Amino acid sequence: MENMTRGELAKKCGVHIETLRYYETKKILDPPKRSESGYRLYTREDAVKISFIKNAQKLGFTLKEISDLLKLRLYKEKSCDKAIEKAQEKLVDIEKKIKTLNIIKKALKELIKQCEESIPTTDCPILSKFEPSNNL
Amino acid sequence: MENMTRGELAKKCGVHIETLRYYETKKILDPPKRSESGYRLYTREDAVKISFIKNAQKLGFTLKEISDLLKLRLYKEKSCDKAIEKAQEKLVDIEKKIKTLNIIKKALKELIKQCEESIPTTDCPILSKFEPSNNL
DNA sequence: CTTGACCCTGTACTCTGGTACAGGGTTTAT
DNA sequence: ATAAACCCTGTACCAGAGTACAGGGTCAAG
Repeated sequence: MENMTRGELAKKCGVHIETLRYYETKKILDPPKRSESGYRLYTREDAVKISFIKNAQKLGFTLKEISDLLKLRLYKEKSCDKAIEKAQEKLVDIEKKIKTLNIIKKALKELIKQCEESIPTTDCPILSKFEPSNNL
Repeated sequence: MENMTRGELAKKCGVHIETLRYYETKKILDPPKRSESGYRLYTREDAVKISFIKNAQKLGFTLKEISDLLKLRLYKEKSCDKAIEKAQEKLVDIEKKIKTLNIIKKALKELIKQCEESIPTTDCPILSKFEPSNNL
């Protein structure tokens, strides 16, 4: 399975063909060697990288961060500390997002409850919640 | 505070000047009346709308959704049912996001833990976690 | 009356993660 | 030998939420 074409690699990894070229322009994948006619020839290592990318994306890493992680892969011996660091940063990040979303969730629930309890003639609490509280 | 210019409204509401023009093109704000020289003249009502937009954004609504909510504001009597509906949709949405993020969080924590416990000579579990499990 | 601060328009650019398409060249199967 | 199926490049486009900038017009203070 060495020397796959772009289409073959894309199919194998379940990504769009153009995504491979996109990753190349974004320096996430190294430019592969080419056939005489100029066709890209990908290796098993490229398939590994794409799998890596997809797995990391599932864990909430951006392509930029994944690009950094891929560079770490080259320095296996000393890379664990840095990888932990990145993972911890991402963890903080995700916890922050969860916290914000929980606040939003609570506010929405409260609003819906108020709205359901409101007397029909009253203004909709959801809409009035969004109105400014301070005098504009 | 009627007849504010674009800059005045932007400053008052804490948004970028160009954002006001952007909202106009996106039909989120109605085109304001103009001075003789063509300057946009905003009213207190516009300031209220922007506050509304910002509050709704904080609750996780997109501009498209906010645009719909703003239209609801015009039909105060019958709008509460629709507003509840929108809020409930958004609630489901946000709960889904929280669930996903919690899965990611758990996975990251697990990874970090494994990494800290690993023998220095072993490959970094974080990086190897991202490697494909199936044979590629 | 001139200078600086504001406003106008149109258009392009940002970021993120891709996707689509036109106009060619190549390879493969029949 | 020829058509389908693939590949190449450059470029443009998508969503979403804006931001920036050029080349003008206007307004207010000194």
